Amino acid sequence: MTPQINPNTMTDEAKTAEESQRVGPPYQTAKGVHDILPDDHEFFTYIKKVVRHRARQHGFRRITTPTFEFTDVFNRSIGDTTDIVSKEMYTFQDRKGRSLTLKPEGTAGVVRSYLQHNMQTLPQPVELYYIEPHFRYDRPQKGRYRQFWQFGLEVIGESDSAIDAQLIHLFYTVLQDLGVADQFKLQINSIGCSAKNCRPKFVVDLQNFYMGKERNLCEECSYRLPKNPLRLLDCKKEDCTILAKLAPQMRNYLCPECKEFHGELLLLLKGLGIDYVENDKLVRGLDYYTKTVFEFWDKSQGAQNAIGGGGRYDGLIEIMGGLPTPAVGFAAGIERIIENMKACGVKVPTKDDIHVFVAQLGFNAKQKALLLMRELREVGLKTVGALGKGAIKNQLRVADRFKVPYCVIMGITEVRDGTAIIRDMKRGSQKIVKYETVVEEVMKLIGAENLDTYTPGEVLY
RNA sequence: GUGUCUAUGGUGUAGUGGCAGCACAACAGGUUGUGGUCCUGUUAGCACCGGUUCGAACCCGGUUAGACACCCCA
Repeated sequence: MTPQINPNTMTDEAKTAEESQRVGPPYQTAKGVHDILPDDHEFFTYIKKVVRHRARQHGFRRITTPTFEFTDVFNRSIGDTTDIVSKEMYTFQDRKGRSLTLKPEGTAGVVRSYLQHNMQTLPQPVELYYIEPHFRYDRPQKGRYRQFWQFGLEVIGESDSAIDAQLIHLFYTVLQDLGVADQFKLQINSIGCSAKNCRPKFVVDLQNFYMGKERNLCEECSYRLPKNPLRLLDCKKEDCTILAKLAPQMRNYLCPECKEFHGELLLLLKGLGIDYVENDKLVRGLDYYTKTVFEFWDKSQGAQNAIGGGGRYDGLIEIMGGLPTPAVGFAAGIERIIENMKACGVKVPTKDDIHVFVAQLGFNAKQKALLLMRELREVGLKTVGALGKGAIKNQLRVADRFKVPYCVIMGITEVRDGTAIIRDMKRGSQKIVKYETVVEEVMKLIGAENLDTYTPGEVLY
């Protein structure tokens, strides 16, 4: 029992000493990060469960890459002119001066792992999923945090458009399972491939188009122009938008292969019954994408927050030092999904509810209660007792707080008689049963299907 | 990185220059071994620093923190 200081019996000296030290909460979370409290964990647990279930159905296996990697892993893959790399990474040096970075997204680490562990020797494609926290130094706002959870799926080693379609459908299915699919609309685009007459030609023409017009661009865009001209297309500044409308369109530059690929993908999506909006302006802020890019956008907020997105990255494995290997993947923001679930009033099932409370009176009863509670838990009944509380009254008050349907009460009389009281908390009725039959009786009341059991060896989520 | 707004017990709030209130929560009681409802009590607050004023939670300046939006993304 932890010693509790009763404020009423505290001396004046103690009080003032304590007060003089108390200047608000001693510590609080750093900017942009937050505790996941038990109520929110019910959402997290549920989402993870759905993701695992759907991923397994499709043959994906889980991977966890480290929380930090050598900074180059991200610089090389994401691209050093991107917003993420140029201003949003948590980069630090370790004690030997190596540059390390907290992962701002999941794909780079997975690709690094694929290469490091020679996964090209596995049957292709390799299908991996992750559920991990990520980190970006960004100004926090609604649905945007400096540490945020993403689940993501990656398919490495297959170039068929049907893979893209299946992956998008999988994402959509997860959103359906979570009851929020209707909230989102798929935005999709193709940004071409690295073939000479495809994106490279487009990029050159785009730069030529902007040549001499730099003065009309915003500061950021004129800086981006030489290295990352694609981004100019979705700049929201008024002057940039006007120019972007007149600029060459990627769709006119797609090589025959990309054009066919994208056409197939749209057809397959239609076949799967997934609504989409073709969006020329969708470029995405990571350099490694090729061909397919997509995002799921919140319908209610117009062009606001994306709940998830991804695309094909056929060039990335080579950039990271592997053989040319096609791949496609996506990631989704768990906090943002939860926000939507709450807004839609989605209730998640919880397993935290307690079945039975054991109240006791007297040392002998307490001793017996410990044994009984062990037995109750062994058969899968979620059981709590207020072992530290003295009066029966207080114990039942605690029981009420847990909203338990049944209480087992044992006092001196019951221990002497070898009995126990089972109280129905809702009806306020109770009966005396033989101690040996308590577990059986409570099980009957709760129902076998509600027991929380675990057999060693059984696969749990 | 830019902008807007906000800051009163643990939570939600009232208080427009004159004693900081209420509700919820928490804790303790309401006499024998029975919870919820009810009653009583207790704990606990003006984010910080400075200025104006006889007097500041309130007006002014700054700091810090937070929220929201832009940007970007999840």
